[in-house]
Amino acid sequence: MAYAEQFIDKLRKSGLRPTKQRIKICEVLFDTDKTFHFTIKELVKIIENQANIKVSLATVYNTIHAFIKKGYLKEIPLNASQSYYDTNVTHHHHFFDEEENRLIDIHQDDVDEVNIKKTIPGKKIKSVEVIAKIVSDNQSQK
Amino acid sequence: MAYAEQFIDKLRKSGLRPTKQRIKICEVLFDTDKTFHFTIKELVKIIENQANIKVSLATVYNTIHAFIKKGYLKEIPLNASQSYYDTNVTHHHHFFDEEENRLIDIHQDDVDEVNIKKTIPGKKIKSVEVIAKIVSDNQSQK
DNA sequence: TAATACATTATATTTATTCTAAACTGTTGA
DNA sequence: TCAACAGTTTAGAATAAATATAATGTATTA
Repeated sequence: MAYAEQFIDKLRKSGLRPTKQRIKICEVLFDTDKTFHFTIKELVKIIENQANIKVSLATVYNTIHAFIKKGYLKEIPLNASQSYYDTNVTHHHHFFDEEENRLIDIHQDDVDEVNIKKTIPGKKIKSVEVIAKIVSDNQSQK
Repeated sequence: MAYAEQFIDKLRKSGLRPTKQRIKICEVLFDTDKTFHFTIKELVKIIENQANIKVSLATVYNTIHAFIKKGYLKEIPLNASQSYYDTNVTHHHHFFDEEENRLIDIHQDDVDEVNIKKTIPGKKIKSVEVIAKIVSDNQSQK
């Protein structure tokens, strides 16, 4: 099971012991070159479909939060009833399609550097996120 | 009660009848030149402190949603346990101070136009929001 | 002013998330 | 091998924001 080494490494670096359940979560999140967006509910569904092991909600939440703290995942700043997470932790932005409830990456190169001239004394900027909401562009619609 | 005319007008244009409770909500939200941010909980608290009338949560939620639909209020796209709303509906952006749970306006002029080169077929951009998270800038902190 | 349509309210419901406490597991050291 | 311990998992309870419900109340209209 040498391919699990990277997962075990990620877990250890996040301060977590490598357990069956956590490695399974890693397999779903990190075992591919492609990055993706997900909600906790979706993640649990994927795990249930793929695995013969059961993972509780509490374990999923705990693990996700540890990965976010470590920087292996990002939370996407979006008003929604549930939180969206991103396995793409590089600096980038998002379209949010409100009609289809779908997130689409915008590569950093596709947005000019966001240059904020205002500063707050004693504070520094930790992150800058752009969310562009998109809707259908039907001519027929008003 | 001539000063209430503007509130009655806003309510009617939002498709709502002007009732005591709704006018009270308007007084809190719109009876000042200054714009501000609020959560539902904060709004209810302000109303309770100012008014001798009782307004139920359901009425507050319904009224706020009608105003958002009409464009008299904006929801601020922020991951938080509760939603934040803004009486400033002009195009602008926000700092979010995670340590103090505080929103600060960034005037449109203080951010260069966000120019997104990527497009999605059949979709048009409805809104673009920038959220810059800020934290303390202590030298003592790592 | 009567009839109607819409509002308000308290309460129940829903749903995401967090908490809890008991049972479990893996590691360490004797 | 086993006891002890620290950390894990889990089901279910708790929490809290937001929404739905249904009975009662109020504004509007003709």
